[in-house]
Amino acid sequence: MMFLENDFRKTFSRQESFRDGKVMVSIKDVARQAGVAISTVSKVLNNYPNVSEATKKKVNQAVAELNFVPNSVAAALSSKQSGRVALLLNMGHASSVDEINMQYMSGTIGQAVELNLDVITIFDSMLKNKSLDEVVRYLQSQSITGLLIFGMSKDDHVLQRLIEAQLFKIVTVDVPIVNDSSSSVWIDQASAQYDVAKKTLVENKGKSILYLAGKKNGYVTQERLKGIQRLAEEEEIPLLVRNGEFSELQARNLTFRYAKKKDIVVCASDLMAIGAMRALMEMDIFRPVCGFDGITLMGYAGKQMNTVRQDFERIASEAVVELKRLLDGGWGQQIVLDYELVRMKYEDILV
Amino acid sequence: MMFLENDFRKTFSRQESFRDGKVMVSIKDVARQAGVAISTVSKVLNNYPNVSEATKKKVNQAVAELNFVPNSVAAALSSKQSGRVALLLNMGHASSVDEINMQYMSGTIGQAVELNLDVITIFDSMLKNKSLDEVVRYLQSQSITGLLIFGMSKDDHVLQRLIEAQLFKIVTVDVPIVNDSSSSVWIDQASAQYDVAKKTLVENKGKSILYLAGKKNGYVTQERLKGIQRLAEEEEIPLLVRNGEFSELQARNLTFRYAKKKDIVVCASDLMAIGAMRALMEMDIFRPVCGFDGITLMGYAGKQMNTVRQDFERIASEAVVELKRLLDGGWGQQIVLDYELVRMKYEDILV
DNA sequence: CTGTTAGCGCCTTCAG
DNA sequence: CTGAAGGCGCTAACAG
Repeated sequence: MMFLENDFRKTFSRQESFRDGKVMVSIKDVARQAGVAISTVSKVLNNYPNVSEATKKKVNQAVAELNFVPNSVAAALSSKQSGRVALLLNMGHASSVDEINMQYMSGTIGQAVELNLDVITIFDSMLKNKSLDEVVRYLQSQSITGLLIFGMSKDDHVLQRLIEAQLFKIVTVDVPIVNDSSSSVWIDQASAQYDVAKKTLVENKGKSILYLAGKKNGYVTQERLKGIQRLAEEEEIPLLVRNGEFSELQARNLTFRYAKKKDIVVCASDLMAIGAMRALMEMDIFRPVCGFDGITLMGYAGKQMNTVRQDFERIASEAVVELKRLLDGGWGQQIVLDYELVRMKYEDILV
Repeated sequence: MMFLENDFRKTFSRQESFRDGKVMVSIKDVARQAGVAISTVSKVLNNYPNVSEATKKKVNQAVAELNFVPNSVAAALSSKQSGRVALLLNMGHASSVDEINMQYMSGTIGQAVELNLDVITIFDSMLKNKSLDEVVRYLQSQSITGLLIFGMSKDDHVLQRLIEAQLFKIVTVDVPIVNDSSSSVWIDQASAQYDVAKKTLVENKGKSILYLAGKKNGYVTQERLKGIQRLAEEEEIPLLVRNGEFSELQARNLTFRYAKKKDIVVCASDLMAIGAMRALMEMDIFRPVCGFDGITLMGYAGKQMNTVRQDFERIASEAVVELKRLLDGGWGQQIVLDYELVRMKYEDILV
């Protein structure tokens, strides 16, 4: 193998790097160039009210000429409220979770760049067996003032208390907790579950339902359950509920066990739907199955299925916008986004 | 729906938050508590040589008593070398890419926590149509001194020059560029491709190969190609190479077009292998297919396939360790990790 | 409306 | 081996 060699220092030489030769332009340079005080520059940079258009222009011009980019680390240190935000991800082992988390991340970071927020990504594993105090100190040591929490469960007592403590501005996704400094964004889980199940039921003229629910202590699990229960009541048909824990394997096993006597299988997640569908195929019986989430993997299930598509990227993006609002002094609120019923097949996911 | 209400301020009340009541303990507090100077505390914190065991003990005890956690933002600001590191991810649209990227992230962040590095995640999209200067300034504005680059392509000229400029310590993965301040980690792509293809060939007594290559300008593409070429030469069998661009759809189409006349189909990625396999199933002919990467999706392909499993998490983790070494003054080097041949089927991926 | 003056929390010479 | 002093780049009262 041949590898590139090491002598390419054309554009920047080691010598003129910012470490030794001081290439980095600071607010001070801008001030000098514009002929104003440092604080004045800071004011126009941060859109403070009392600055004349004239000096604003001077400063902006200097900024442009010097290609000045403010050092967010310094800002964070001095202001105690400069937008440093932590993105807290709930990792799982399933690759389907990766897809969702990745969309959350991408939505978050994209919007964060727009709003000039710095994002630190944190995995739930890093917080495991840490006390509330430790978590708080960790966050503080990073000068973090805002938090985005995706997919926390009811067992996360530390996070629970973190939200209640209101030490940070927090936006949760899929967790309906709201207080003065915490907002929450999610979709209407109950009616989404109702809708997709009803569609599947009607299309297939089903008369009974096997429902594979999600994690026992998930916030969404409960809501989705309400949705399916309402459907069963309204249609006056029997409903068998079993706990699938969002696991493909458990859904598979439950399907082997209970699907035969039911007309349709409604799953609280796509992954479970896939597990159920494959089990049905192995049993060589047909039952309509529907899922929840709208992940790509659905295209590989072998059969078309109805599901609820959530725009995770948009959800994340909205969450960031909301967090920014909180950081700017707004109060917590509940935000409900919409969803979409889709039917996924292999052809749809090929790019 | 019922939502939690907002009056849970037991542990921390708004009043004693670090913003108003100053809960945050600083190095100054530690110094006072230990009865030494601030600078001394700093020295023991950063493992400086000349500190007596006695004062070291005093300081560490004070740290423990006060639950002091150093503020990394302040450290970054003042030291210009405190480990703030950017993780640069190459996003794609395929969910299979998500799985890999997620593992990279998790490996990176996990190891970064161990080594006390702060990680900022950056998507390639954020750097699109930014000049080298702009990228450099952006990085500097974040006080970033080290960079982890995953899956860059030969077309990324800006990144290329960024590495050559040696302004930052950089570790690339799957990109064999090394210089004084840049290392690279990867697996031996050529022999991995050779191995998995040979295994598949031998198992099936094949006499000709259709090879679906990766992205034209990927660094790995070339290497893997070498591997398959060596195999064809050694075995003295015909080899047809086509460019699949790592795309499932293209692999599918190429398979429809060329597979019939070849004995086995070797793909430069799992995603292409899946596309090829499904195409074969639709054509209703059988050809052994092998892939590359070892992603979960392989379990959903419908048929078992050989593939090369890379431990992405470990790769990322090693990359971080190497970056830390560079940041500590080490010189760039090439690191080669091992891989594993596996055969993936649905049962394997069920958890 | 603009400039002066203190820090933010930590690191890093440089004396002692 | 330890401490004093001067920043890092920026923000935030406070005067002027």
